[in-house]
Amino acid sequence: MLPESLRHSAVASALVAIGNYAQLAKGEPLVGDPAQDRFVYILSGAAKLVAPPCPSDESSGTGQVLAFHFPGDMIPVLRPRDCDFRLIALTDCQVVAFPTDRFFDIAEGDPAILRWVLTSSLQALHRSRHRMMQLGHKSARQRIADFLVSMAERMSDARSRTCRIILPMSRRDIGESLGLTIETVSRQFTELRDAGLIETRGRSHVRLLDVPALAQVAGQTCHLGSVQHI
Amino acid sequence: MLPESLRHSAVASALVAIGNYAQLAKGEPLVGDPAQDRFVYILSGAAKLVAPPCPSDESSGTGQVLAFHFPGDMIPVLRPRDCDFRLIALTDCQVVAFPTDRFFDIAEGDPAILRWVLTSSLQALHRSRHRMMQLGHKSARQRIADFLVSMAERMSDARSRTCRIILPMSRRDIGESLGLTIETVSRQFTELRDAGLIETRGRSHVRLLDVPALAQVAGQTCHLGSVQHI
DNA sequence: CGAGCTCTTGAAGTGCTTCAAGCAAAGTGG
DNA sequence: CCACTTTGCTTGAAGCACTTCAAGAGCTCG
Repeated sequence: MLPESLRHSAVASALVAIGNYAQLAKGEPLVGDPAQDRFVYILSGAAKLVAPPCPSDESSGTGQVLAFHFPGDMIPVLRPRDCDFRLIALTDCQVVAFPTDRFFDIAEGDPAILRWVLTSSLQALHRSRHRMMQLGHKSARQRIADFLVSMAERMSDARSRTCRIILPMSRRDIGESLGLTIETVSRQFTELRDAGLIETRGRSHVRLLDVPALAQVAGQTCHLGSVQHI
Repeated sequence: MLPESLRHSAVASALVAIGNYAQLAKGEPLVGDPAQDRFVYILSGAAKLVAPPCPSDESSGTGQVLAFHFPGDMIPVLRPRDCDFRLIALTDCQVVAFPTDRFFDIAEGDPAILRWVLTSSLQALHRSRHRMMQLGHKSARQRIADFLVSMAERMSDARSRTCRIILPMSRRDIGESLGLTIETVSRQFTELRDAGLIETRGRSHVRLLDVPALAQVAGQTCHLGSVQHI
């Protein structure tokens, strides 16, 4: 039985009805189904999607982080054929997983769901492209600034000048998602702090003191806006 | 009326029926519809999806290249308001464009199409993530090798040890898609040629002499030069 | 053939990585 | 409750890959 708190939307409950509910402890990976592509819907918590560390490498990291995910995200996870992308919990989290095939069978009768899934897949693609742009053309400073701004957009609904976020991921995760080393990430955090753009408390509390300025540092090209309807 | 050659699949003809057929000359951008998100289906030719160049910088380039596209590809293109990604023809090409809304209206009665579109969107996402992995963690050599292998996979159906491809894009396009300068791209090409892995004729003819070896170069991470002392 | 590209090659510069040490916070056991 | 260990973060110094700047060679097309 699902906790009552999970029933936060019609979509969520519909998905829960056709998928397999699972709970993940912090650090625990979602076991992959080699036979089928799946969707994973996040009900609560936070997770990272990682590519496997290259066989020769593995310098104490989990591998490249492709994306961070939060409640309400629908994540397409392809079966491990070419590339074994795994979903790993950053905090305790609750998810619903279901094979794409089964999803189609059930969703065919429900256009709204189908449409929603396609929309969120396109959003994931959009975010992926945005991230790609960063990795291709941006400096460490810009990547960190963009990371902070986009985290603020996703975790705090406030659109004010300043905001406070609690990062569920480690410096290593951040670095691996941005293509930087943890040392560089750390240096950029301190430089942004020295510049008066952020404050940090402990390792995970970050306060953005001037979101527009951070966005400008990030490069402000092709800004990822709020959720748009397709 | 459409050329006969376009009717190469059931999907293609179904899409053509609900979309707007257009022809693009080499170098020509697909004009964006500011009002609606669209899908673009490529019937023939080749195209690149580019992000706008950063206002501040950009030295004579078109901007970051997010993906290359070939016949059979379905490309989600969001409306310019949110993000101005543009599709630019690399060669003369034939495309079908249609608004997502209209697509949904028609596709709801045709589960096969809907499913196909979702599948190809997921494929695009997968490729995007793969590219992201490259940009994040790979050296110039690895990126070029991977680029060549993946081009070979998409352009030549042969799965043999050697194959010949004709690149429709410039060195600049390649560089901008991989996050490298044209000089670096050029240098990597010559180094791969010196290593006996490829042959080049003119600017666009490339012959891969050992695809598995190239794939290995592309895959083995770890900055090659790093030698530990003692 | 020569104009105007694109591509190639070279040399100097820079930003990120690597290596290495020190510090802080969280967990353990006496 | 306090040493001790562990884990993750910070800071510093040196190295190297890629970039930038600057020519020169090679296509391509009028």
